[in-house]
Amino acid sequence: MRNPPAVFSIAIDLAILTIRDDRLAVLLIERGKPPFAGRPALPGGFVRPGEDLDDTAVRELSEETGLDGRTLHLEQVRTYAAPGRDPRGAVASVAYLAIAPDLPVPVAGTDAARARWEPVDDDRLGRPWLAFDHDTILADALERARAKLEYSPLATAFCGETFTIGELRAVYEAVWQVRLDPRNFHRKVTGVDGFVVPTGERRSPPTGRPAALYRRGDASMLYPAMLRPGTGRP
Amino acid sequence: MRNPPAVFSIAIDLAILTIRDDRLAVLLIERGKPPFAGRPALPGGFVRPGEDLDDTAVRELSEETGLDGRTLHLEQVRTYAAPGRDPRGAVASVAYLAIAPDLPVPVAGTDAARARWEPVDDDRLGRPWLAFDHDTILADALERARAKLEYSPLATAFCGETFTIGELRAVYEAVWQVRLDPRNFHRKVTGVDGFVVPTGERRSPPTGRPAALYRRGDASMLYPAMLRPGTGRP
DNA sequence: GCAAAAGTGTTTTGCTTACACCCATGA
DNA sequence: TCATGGGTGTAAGCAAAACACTTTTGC
Repeated sequence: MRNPPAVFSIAIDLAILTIRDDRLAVLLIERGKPPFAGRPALPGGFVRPGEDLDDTAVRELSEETGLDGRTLHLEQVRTYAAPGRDPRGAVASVAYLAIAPDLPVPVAGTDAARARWEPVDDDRLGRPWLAFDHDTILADALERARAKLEYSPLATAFCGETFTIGELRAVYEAVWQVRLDPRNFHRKVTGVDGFVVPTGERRSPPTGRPAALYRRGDASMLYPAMLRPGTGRP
Repeated sequence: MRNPPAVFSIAIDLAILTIRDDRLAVLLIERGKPPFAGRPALPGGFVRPGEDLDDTAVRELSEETGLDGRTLHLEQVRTYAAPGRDPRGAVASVAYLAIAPDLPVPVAGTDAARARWEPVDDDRLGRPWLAFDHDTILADALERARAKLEYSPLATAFCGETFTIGELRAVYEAVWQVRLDPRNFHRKVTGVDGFVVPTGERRSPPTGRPAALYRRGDASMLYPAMLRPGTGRP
C-alpha cells in the first residue's frame, strides 16, 4: 500500500479528581524512569489485547490507587496522538476523567507508593508542570468536569454516600474556583428535581447547627441547571 | 513483558452533518468491499505515520467529499476500541463531528462517487443501519451537536457566509427535531451578545417580507444560552 | 387583496440574585 | 452568650413562553 496506516500503542491516562481540605486535587505519580523521570504525571497504562478502553481505565485506576472504578464516576474525555507527544514512539493517549470522594490518602496498590494528591489551581495550570502533554490533558479533563457540574449531578460523585448541602457547595466552589452564596445555593440545589433527596438524618459540624443529610437522587440531568456565575457578560 | 500492550491501527470516522431541504442529513458512503460490503457507513480512513488526528480528519474530509476541513467546523467526539468492533482486527476509531453548509451535492473527489447525503431522524437512529459500530458513533456525534447548539454558535456553521434568522431557526429545528416559535427565536438570537451581527443587506424569500442578513459574530459561548425546550420537567 | 414570512409588543410565569433574618449547636 | 454554619423569606430583575399584531414582499 502506498500509504500504510500507522501503528499505535494506546495508553489510558487518568485525571483523577477529588476535594481535599476544600481544595480541588488531582492524583499524580512521580515517574520512575525516562522519559520524564522524576517528573509528576497522570497515572495510566497501556491497553492490553482484548481489553476495551473502559476496562483498561478501571484496571489502571485499581492498580494505581486501589479505587474501584466500577463504583466511581469514570468517563472518557478525548484522545491525543500528536506525532512526538511520547518520545518512545507512536503512543496515542485516551484521557479519562475520574471523580473520587475525599480519600484518606492514595490507597495501597501496585504503584501507590509513588502516588500523591496535589492541589490544582488555575495558577498552577498556567505553567508547565506535568510530563508528556499531561498539562493539556488535565486542563481538558478539568474543563469537562467544570462544565458537567452545571447540567449533571456529577458533583455528588465527589461526596460520600451521604452529604450535606454545605459539602456539595464546597465541591462547586473548589471546582469552579468561585464563592457561592450559601443561602441561594441551598434553595437552588434542593429545588432541582431528583438532584438530592433527604435521608432524614442530620450531621453536626464542629460548630453550628446540624445539617440535614442527603443522598444522590436519580436525575441524570439537572433542570434548572446550576449555571456558573461569571460565564455571562461583564 | 507479561502484559504486552495491544497494537492498534487508528481510523478516523467522520460524522459530517448538514441541512438539506430543512432536514438534518449525514454524509454516508457505500462500502465497496468486505467487511460490510454494500452497507452504508461513515466516511473515514486510517491515520498515517507522522499525522496528527486532526490532520487525518482534514485529509479524509477532503478526499471523500472535496470539502476543505480547514474552513469547516471539525471537532473530535470520542474514541471507540471495543474488541471485535472491526472484524479485520485491532482498529480503534476516533470519531469526528463535522458541520457543513448546505452543499449542492457531495463534491468530486477520490471516493466521492460512493458518497451521498442521507436524512437523519430519531426514527432511523433507533434501528440498525450503518456498518461497524457507526450507529453508535453517529448517535454520539449527533448528541454532541445537539448539546453544542445550546451554548455555542455552532449553528452558524450549518449556514453560509451570511444567513437570515429564519435559516438559523431551521438549523435548530432540524437538529433538535422540534418546532420553535419564530418570534421568540428572533428576539432571543438577536439578543445574544456576539452571536449574529447584521450585515445591512436583505434577502427576499419566494414569498414574504425580505429578511435581514446576518453573519456570525465573535462570541465563542452564548449568553444567555439557547436552551432546548422539553429538557425540563413535564 | 391575499398568502406568507419577517419582525415588534405585551403579559405571565419562573429562575437568579442580593440580602435580611431566624435556627440550632458547641464552647 | 457568642460565634458559626444551617436554613427560610422577600423583593428586584432578567429571561422564556405564549400569543396578538404590524410590516413588507410576490402573485
